[in-house]
Formats: sequence, C-alpha cells, structure tokens
Amino acid sequence: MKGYLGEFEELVLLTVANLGNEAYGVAILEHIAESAGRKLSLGALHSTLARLEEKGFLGSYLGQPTATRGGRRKRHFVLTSEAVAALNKMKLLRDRLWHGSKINLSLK
Amino acid sequence: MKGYLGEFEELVLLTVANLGNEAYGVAILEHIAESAGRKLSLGALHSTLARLEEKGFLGSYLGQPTATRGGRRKRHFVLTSEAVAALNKMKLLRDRLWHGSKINLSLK
DNA sequence: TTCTTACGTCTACAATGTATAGAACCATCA
DNA sequence: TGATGGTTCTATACATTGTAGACGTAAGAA
Repeated sequence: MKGYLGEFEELVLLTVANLGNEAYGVAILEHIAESAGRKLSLGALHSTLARLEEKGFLGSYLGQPTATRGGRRKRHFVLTSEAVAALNKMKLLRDRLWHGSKINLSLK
Repeated sequence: MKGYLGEFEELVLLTVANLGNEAYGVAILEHIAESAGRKLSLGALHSTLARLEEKGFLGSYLGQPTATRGGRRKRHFVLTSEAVAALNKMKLLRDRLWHGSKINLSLK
C-alpha cells in the first residue's frame, strides 16, 4: 500500500468532502468544473472513483430513486478514515515544504 | 498544455524550491526521503526532472566538478515562473477545498 | 411506445510514477 | 599510468493513474 494519492485522486476526495451527502458522480463533476475550472467526462471521473473505492479510500451506496426526471439511481460516496488520514498527511507535508521554500507567495 | 502537475511532480518542484542552489539529483532525493519518508531510485527522480524540464517547469545547468571524491558533474535545477504559477494555483485551489470541507483537522 | 433527460459502467489509451542497468567522471593508490 | 571504486547522470522499460468515448439503465414526458 502506497499511502499517498495521485493529484486527481486527491482533488476528487477533497471534492467529496466538500459535497457531504450530495457526493455522487454528476455533482462531483460539476463541483470540479467550478472550483478547478476543469472539464472532464463522467466516465473519467467514475473510473477514478472506482479505483479509490477499491483502494479503501471511499465507500459508496446506491441512493433511492428521486422524483426528478429520469436517471439511474445515484451512487453516493463517502470518505473512509484512511482517506482522511492520507489527505491530512499530504497537506501537512506540503504545508511544511511551502513554509521552507523561498517561493514568493504574492498572488497577484 | 495541461497546466497542472502530478503529485510527484509537485513534490519534486517544492523540494527544488526548498533546496535553492543545492538542488541536484542526489540532494533532492535525500530531501524527499527525509521530508516525505519516501524511498525511491535516482533514475526514477531524474526521469521526472527531465519531464518537468521538457514541460517548461524547470531549467537546469551543469555545475563545475567539485573537490570531493568522484562523480560526474552535477546538474542543478531551478524553477521557472510557470512552475511557481502552477504551484501557487494548486495551493490556492486546495486551500479553498480544505476550507470548505468538513474534514476534522485533528491530527492525532 | 418511442423520446429525452440524468445517471452509472466498460473498455481502451495517454500521461505520470518508478525501477534497473549502465555510462560518464574523477580521486586515489598500486 | 592504469586499475579501482565512489558519485552522479542517462536510457529504457514497465506499472499506476488520468481521461475519453461509447454504451447500458431507468423513468417521466410526449
């Protein structure tokens, strides 16, 4: 087990954390489009979600059919404690590296 | 051009930023081993360095031979402004996502 | 009963992560 | 001065992650 995540995996997990109980495919996709300005396909996202689940960073369950138009039942995702731990660890490391770096933080 | 970086690429760039004018293969490797507890081969690192240079995130130059025992001349690396911009952008995004997330920051 | 909308799944390929082997230097010492 | 061995970079190959596209499923509307 590697313990750390790819950059997209990390983005997805953080997005799931932001969406709480509304974390399912399309919603995650839209949130990423907004927050990261990154356009991607639903299939692309779902493969990553599946891999994250396989690796134990996500759990999922099927929601009940809703009243809206059509649609297959939503699959909702939740972070596991492993995910939270991995995210924290990566954040901690990067914060330390940023602190030690001479990069000018002037953001425009 | 994608504009964002893989997780290892990001780690490498931040490490280069930390090392300043001592940023060459072996030093980077050791710094990563220390800070991230991550053991990897020199060749692995150099392929990534080469790719980062190719993509315009790093510049490099050969140093002069030193007085120490043996050794090929060191190749030193420096961040480009593109790298700084990309790093800043990713940091900003993640900070926002962390802020919005409900993840408990209690680090043990 | 066929459209249309809203989702998830499958499969394949591109980009990134990583190892191993080997070549280039250079300092010593026989 | 030529063999030896410590450092560092380079080449090549393969594993993992990132991403698209086509397809399947479901249900309300027409």
